[in-house]
Order: sequence, then C-alpha cells, then structure tokens
Amino acid sequence: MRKTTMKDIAREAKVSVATVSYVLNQVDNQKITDETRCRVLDTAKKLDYIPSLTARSLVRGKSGMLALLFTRNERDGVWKKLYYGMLAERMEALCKRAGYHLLVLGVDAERPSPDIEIVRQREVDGVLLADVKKEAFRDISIHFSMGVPIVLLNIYIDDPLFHKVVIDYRQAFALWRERSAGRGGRRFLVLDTVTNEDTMKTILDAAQLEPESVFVLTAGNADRLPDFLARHRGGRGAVLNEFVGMFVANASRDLELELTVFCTSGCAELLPPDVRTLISAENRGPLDLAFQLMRFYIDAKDKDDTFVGSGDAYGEYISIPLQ
Amino acid sequence: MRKTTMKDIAREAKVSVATVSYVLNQVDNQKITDETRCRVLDTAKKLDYIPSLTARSLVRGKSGMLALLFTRNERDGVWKKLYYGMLAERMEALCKRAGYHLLVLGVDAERPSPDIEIVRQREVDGVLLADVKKEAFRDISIHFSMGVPIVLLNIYIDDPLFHKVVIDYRQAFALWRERSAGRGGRRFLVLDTVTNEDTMKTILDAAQLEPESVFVLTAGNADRLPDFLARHRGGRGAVLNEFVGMFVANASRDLELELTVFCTSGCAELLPPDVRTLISAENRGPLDLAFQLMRFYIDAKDKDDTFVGSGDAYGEYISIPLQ
DNA sequence: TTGTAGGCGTTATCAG
DNA sequence: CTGATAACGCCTACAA
Repeated sequence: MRKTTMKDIAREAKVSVATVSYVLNQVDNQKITDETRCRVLDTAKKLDYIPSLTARSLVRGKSGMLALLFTRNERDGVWKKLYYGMLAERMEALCKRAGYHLLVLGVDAERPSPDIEIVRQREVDGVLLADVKKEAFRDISIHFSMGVPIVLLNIYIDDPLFHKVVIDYRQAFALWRERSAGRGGRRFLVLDTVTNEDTMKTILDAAQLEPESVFVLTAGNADRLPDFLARHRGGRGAVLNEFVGMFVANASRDLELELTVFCTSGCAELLPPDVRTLISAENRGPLDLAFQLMRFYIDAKDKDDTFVGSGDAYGEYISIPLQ
Repeated sequence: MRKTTMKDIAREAKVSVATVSYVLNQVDNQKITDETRCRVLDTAKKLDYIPSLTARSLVRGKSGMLALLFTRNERDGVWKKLYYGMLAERMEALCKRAGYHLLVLGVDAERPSPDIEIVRQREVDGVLLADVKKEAFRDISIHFSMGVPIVLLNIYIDDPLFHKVVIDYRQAFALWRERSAGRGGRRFLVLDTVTNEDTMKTILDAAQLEPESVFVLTAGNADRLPDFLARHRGGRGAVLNEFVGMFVANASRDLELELTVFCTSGCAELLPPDVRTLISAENRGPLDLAFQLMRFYIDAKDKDDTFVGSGDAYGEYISIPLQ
C-alpha cells in the first residue's frame, strides 16, 4: 500500500486536490465551507495522510532546512568534537523553535567543495558555518555569493562578503588580565585547535603571550599537557571554551593555578566552582546571535529578492564581549 | 538568473534531457558516445549545474538522509546534551562515509508525535533513536511499523517490533564489581538522566545498589553532587558515560575514590589517567553497531520490499559487552 | 545511440 | 466557494 497523497484524499472526499491543499494548508484567501473542510480533514486523518515535505520543497524552491557546517580536521581532538556536537544540539533547539529542520554537515578540510555543494543541492535555506579553513572560502563564496544566507560563527576573515559573529578576544583577554592582575604567577593559555588561520592569529595576538606559554590541544598531544601545566605551577591560565576548561581543570590538580575559562558554548555549569569564568552577556553566545542574524537575512531574502548579494550590510563583524 | 537545470544543459549541448540525465548519473545500461558525454559534462560545468536532491528525492521516493532522534527533557543537564551532541558529531562522520546526509531531530518529551512525523514527511531513509520515553513508542510504532528502518540506541524496551543495540549493563556492572573487588569502601553510582523508564530500571537492577548510593545528575542538582561524593569518601564509584565521568572526576578531588567510568561514547581520552575505564571491544560502541545495523536493513529493504515489516529478525537485543 | 513523454506530490493561477 | 491544470526538476520506460 502506497503512501496516501492529496489525490487519494480528494478522491475519497469527493473534492479536488486543490481544495484538499487549501484545507490542509489553511490558505486564508480561499473560502471553504466548514462542511467540506471537515470532510477533508476527516478523510485525511482516516487515511493517515502524511504531507511530503520533499514535494513541497520542490515547488517552493526551498527546503525548510538549515545547515550547520564545520570542518573535520585530522588534528582535532575530542574537545573540538564536543564543541561541534554542542553546537549541533543547541542549534537544533533553535531550529525547532523557528520551525526549521537541521542538517549537520562535516566538511572535509582538504576537499571542502563537494561537501559545501550539498547546501545548494538540498536547497538549504540558511547556513551557520563554524571554523573553516581560509582557502575554503574561495569555494564557499562561489556557492554563496548570491543565494543562501550564511553566517560565520567565530571566524575572523577579511572578506566583506560574509556576515560574521565573533568573540571579541581582544576585549576578553584584556578583561582577563585586569581581573587576574592582583595575583602573581606566569600567564598561559590553553586552547583547542582552530582550523581557520586568521582566527588563530587573532586569538594569539589578543592573548599577548610568548609561544611557549600557549598550548594548543590536538588529537595527539594531550599527554604533554600535564608537563606544560606543571611548568606554570602557581600561574594564571586562560582557557578557551568549557570543554577544554573541564579537561584542564582535571589535569591541574594541586598545581595552584588560577584558571579563567572563556565560556563560548553556554556550558559554564560544567566547570568546577574554583575556576573563574568569562561569559557573554545574558548568556547569549555567538550561536544565538548568529542564528538570529541568519534568520534576519532569510526573512529579508524572502521579502525582497534584490536585497541579498547587493553587499549592503555585509562585511561587518558582530563582536560579542565577555564579562 | 535561475538555477541551471538539466533542461538548460540539454538546450545548450543540443541533446535531450534524458541524455543529460544518463550522462550525469552515469547510467550504465545506456550507451552514450564519448563525444556527447564530454559535451554534456562540459556544458554542465560551464553552466555551474547543481543537481536538485529535492527533485531526485521526489521521484526516487527517498531522500538520502538519515535521522538522529533524541528526546529533549526539561530535567536533562548539560551532560545529556554533550552525549547527544557527540552522537550527532560521530553519526555525521558515519553518514558521510556511507553517502548520506544527517538530519538531527530533538523530540519533545511531552508531545513526541509531531516531531516523529517529520521522519516520514522528509522521507528519511533510516533512523537512529536515542533514549525515548516508553509512552512515545506507541506513536513511534504507528509511524514505523512498516517502512523506515529504525534502530534503538541503548534503549531497553519490551517491544519486538524494533531493532535494539544496547550496553550489556549486567555484564558491565559485574565486571566492575570483579575488578574493584580487592579494595574496600562503599560502592556508588553516578549517572545521567535516562528518559526511558525501562532502561533506567535495567541499569539500576544491574547496579545492585541501594537507592541512597545512586546519584542521578539532572539539570538542577549538580550542586548536591559534592555532598554525595563526600559521603562516599574512599569508596568505589561507577560512572555512566565519559561526560559525567569528567564531571565527577573534577568534583571528587581529594576524596580518594576509585572511579570506574563506563565509556559508551568513545571518548575515554577525556578522562584523567587515574580513573578506570570500561570500554567496548575495538572501541566499536553502540553507535557504530546501530548504524551498521540500520544500513543493513536499509539495504535489505531496497532489495526486497516484502522483507521489512514481516517481523523476521525483529525483537532481538544486540548487547555490547564492556571490557 | 538518443529523444519523447508520463509521473513523483504539491502549490498556485485561473477559470467557473 | 471549488475545480482543472500547469509548473517545480528529475528519472525512466518505451519509441525511434
């Protein structure tokens, strides 16, 4: 037995498919008798009708799906995956509230193009992009220059074509230095891998630390972290994101460190009470703002086709301060 | 300027749409001249042709997407979200290798039906289901009784209709007791919220512990964990999953606990070296097996329509031992 | 070897 | 108020 379609309902309820469509979609500019409406609704229920979002997408030219894109990198450790996973989980919640479905797409660091194409193949309505290689942007701009609204999440890149929401690292590190000024001890920084080169550079510039005081957690070097931390015994450490923070906290027992974790994923609860935290205002992190921005551009595009791609509001960074 | 379609290519390359389709899909039962093939391929590239997976889905009757479903519960703490997120991240990797795209779907604990319907609306090809309420299964079986292959991930339920991959908790807890037999101290258990009642019961039965020695981490009670742990100073603790494990490790400094974490998400690296771990063989956890199983049933269904729904191989638990 | 045409399930534009 | 009917982009017998 095939899936029941509108045609089936129409036949059963003695009306036309058009009428069925009107009733089921509650089209308001069409007047339908209560009697027929009920008949349609009833037979729809009786036949266990399931609308086909595929067919709808085809005719509407958009899918009702949003995509989360992130780079899959060999060097990335578990912490990065936790970060992406959390992003997905939270984005799904946002999607649900907004009436969208979420497509999660890992992009191959070496060959980004085919993965990125999927966005257009599936007619995704909007994209959030997290941590992508600089070189990939050539491919990306080809795909997105006109068309799908796309917002970059915590990526610093000199391309006015994209909307960007970023952590204000300069401000955050300054605040960290200020807050931990009263105490002695060497300063250091522990962070996750960052695929995007410019973003990494921005972070390191803002940190104002010697290279030997910076530890980048990769898939393979976690065993060297304890040594690094021991060398900074009694020091003041900044840690980028909650997941790395949790790990560092665990690895730094009895080292009398003053840890400050930059909470960018809204999971400050994960951290033990003795570490300090820097959090975005009202706990509205980059994801929330990026999502909101994306929706804004989707709506704008729906209203006015000439809007997107004209370069109007592009190119601005939206910087999120931590406090 | 509209999206380029096959028709555009056909016109430009002076062939019919059928030929274009044959070439682009590499249909082998059709013989195409190398000359025309090249011409088609070239013009496709020139016109920047993007195939519409939407249209393809419509005609094929399936979408090329797999779904990860999980319940969103008010009581769930961050650890649960980490778990789901990790699931999503890893499942995406599996999907990519298998040539699928991943749809992530959070299900409202109170009103599961509408969320579950999406699977059919989008013509998803297969589903992995993680931790769903018992009552939801009535709705679920309506949707899935015939049709989409679905595998339950770590859910104990007395319904022979579903394929299930579960952790063998009885075995795991027995192993834990055996491994930690040499040491004194009270035993306890810390675990995440588990939405599915029968699963929770199975776990607690296998643990063989008094209620007061079990701590279920919810969104609101993390602050009471230190007290709980302190009451078990010097004891032997089992912890369910790496994320909770990390948190407990952090919260139990100087309490001289012997912690054993049941690693079900393949993230044992997250844990400090002084905690013990129980891991699935070859690090093939529930997710990997469930995914494999799902693919098997998808293939079976593709080959033979009468296969699925006949109840043949349904109802069996696939139990994963830890070691 | 290539072309024609019907259909996949919906939506939307016209007529009635 | 309701009904035909033409798209949407692609696939695939069946013809030529």
